[in-house]
Amino acid sequence: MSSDTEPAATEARRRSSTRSVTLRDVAQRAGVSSQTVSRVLRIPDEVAPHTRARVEAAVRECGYVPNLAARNLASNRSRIVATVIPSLSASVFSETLTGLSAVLASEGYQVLLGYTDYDDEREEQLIRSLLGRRPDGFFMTGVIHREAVVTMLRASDVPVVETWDWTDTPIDALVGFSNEDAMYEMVSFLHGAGYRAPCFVGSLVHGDHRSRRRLDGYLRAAETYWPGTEPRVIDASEHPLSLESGGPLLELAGRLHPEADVLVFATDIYANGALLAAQSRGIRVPEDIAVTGFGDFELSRLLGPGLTTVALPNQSIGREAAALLLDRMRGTEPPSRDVDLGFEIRRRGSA
Amino acid sequence: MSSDTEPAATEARRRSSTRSVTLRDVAQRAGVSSQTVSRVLRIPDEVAPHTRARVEAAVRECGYVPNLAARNLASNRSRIVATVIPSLSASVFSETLTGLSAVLASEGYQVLLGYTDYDDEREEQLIRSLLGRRPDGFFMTGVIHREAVVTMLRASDVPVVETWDWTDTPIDALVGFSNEDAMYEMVSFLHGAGYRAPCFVGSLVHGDHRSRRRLDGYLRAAETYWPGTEPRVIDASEHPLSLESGGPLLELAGRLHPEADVLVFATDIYANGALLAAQSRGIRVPEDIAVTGFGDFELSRLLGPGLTTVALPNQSIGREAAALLLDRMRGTEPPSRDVDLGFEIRRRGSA
DNA sequence: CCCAGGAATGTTAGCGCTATCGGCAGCGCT
DNA sequence: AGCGCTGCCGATAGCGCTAACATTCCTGGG
Repeated sequence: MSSDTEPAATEARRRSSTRSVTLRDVAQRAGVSSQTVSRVLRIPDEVAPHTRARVEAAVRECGYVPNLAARNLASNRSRIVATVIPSLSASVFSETLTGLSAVLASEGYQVLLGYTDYDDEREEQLIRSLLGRRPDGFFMTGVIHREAVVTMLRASDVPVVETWDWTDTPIDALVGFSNEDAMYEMVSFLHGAGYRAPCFVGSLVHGDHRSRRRLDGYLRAAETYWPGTEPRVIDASEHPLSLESGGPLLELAGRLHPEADVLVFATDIYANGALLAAQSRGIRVPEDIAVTGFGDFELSRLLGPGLTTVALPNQSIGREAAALLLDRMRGTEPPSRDVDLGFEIRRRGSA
Repeated sequence: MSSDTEPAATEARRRSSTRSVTLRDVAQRAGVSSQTVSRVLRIPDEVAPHTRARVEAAVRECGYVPNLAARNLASNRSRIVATVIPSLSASVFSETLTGLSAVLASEGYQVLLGYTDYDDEREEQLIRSLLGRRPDGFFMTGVIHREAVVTMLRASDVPVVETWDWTDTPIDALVGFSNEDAMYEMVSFLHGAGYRAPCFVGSLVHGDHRSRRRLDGYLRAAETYWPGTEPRVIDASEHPLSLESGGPLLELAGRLHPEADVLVFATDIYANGALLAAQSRGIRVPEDIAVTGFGDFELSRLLGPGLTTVALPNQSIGREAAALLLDRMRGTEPPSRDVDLGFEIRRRGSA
């Protein structure tokens, strides 16, 4: 059955003794050249049916698993999409990720994940190391990056999608919405609803650039609706991004700006935390103080009065970005390189 | 400066025109052999200081990023740890993942993530595809897998750590706790606290084997404390794993087992959802019905009366598993291949 | 003053795969 | 009969890197 088609197949296998089954092993077993086995795996239509059947049997018998590192090297394509997100625990991104990988997986791409913990230094290191795998595409969270990051990505000539924000100068492609406009509209809504003393609460330093954008929107709105007055702002960057921080922040706001009638949080996490804290301390929302969030988490519509917040296209960011990347990776030009998915003010009981 | 040390460096670069900077490009620039550049990158101590400095400068000037696929192929090591988790949205695993990748990253390993959505078929496909990257280690969630999965992993000769459960026959190594014992103890606690009509609520079919183990523990406890009586069990597998399912499940339990005095949920997600639903419907917990969970999420200690639940070693599972894998990957034998991290009944207001 | 022995660097031969081209049947057409 | 053409398969030459060995140069002890 196994003729000696392949030469040099004598007693090779030097370096490591425990290397796994290779194309050649399968080829020998099937009595064909390794090239044919490779074809069966990648373009089966170009192989005669009975040869194909024999090869497929051999593959199964050997338990052959193609070595993708070798495949990458030879083909100059990795079928990897490098994905940079700030954090895993913020469950927002997990939805985006789910959308992304669902679409990509259907086309045979794998997601290689890295997180930055909202730290620009780590982002740079991360991207350097991800670049080493020669990904076919890059999914980035945010549009604000170090100069070195932009340079590296540009130089690598890899399709890049930035997401979760908006800019006029994307590295390559863009799928998101304007954090600034969203916050502006939230304040507009509050103004329309009769609130007169809003107080922004969000992380300002750190590497959380999206929170910063929301502040910008808040400040612009404050200038529009209450010109000349000092806008109320509380920096939450000392508090970890968790529900638990809601209590301390609620208290802090009460101390620094007791006159505020609505707390405008930069994220649902803090806002929901504040709702929970208010509940356990007997503070009534929205009677004593109103609260708004940003993100529309699941918890936000189930908690107490329901959180008034901004709903974001979590899932669709992932799906749209994947579609866009697929186009770019195939070399076809997508309908548009900038996709604005918008947002929606979700009005509930808390404000 | 750049002598013609390397031969065959004429006008190579055939196949693809856009290939990136290689070792050889750097070597030419620095006037050394590519081997020396490789050494500077991996074992700088073996290179003379002034050569090293020159090479490092060249690396920077070229913006060189090593091709890890090529490195893998040549060295037979990928510095990748393949990681299989059921889902991203269940935030429990994100803590484990954080612990895992923190420890691994410090040793230069990257995490390649895949999720199964609690589906055995997808787990098998996933592992096949992950195996293609020739990971140096495998992190698995759960201890129950298809025969094919066990065979593949055993054959691949890669260190494997199974987690989040317990078994006497691990594939290789094990870091976890007994879901069964944990649920048994929870019921013991409830029995001791005077409850007499518990009702288990959890997903039974699907591929969620850990939920199944918890049921086993429940049944064993029921047999111990209320022998001869039919244990109350509700299958939640029709309901998505989200807070929102808490309401419907609460209602279902009330209809099927109105006599139950405590609902024993297999996960905090359902339990917290039920707490939220009870709150909005005016059902008092624990007076009208008591509730327990499993997992001790952040929300669980902030919500209403506080959820009585089982605290699990989320983070340490990741850290311990990483440490164990590192040992195995280095070829050193870890202190023990089976690590039981235990659990803890967290008593709060809900039961 | 010579040579053993180590430090520093270079040379060679792959790792497992794919791109590319070349060869050889078998077909229909003039 | 001869021509090209298509379908199928094999041989060859790398992809960018590292392991293993070879070579060169320098040091110091006899």
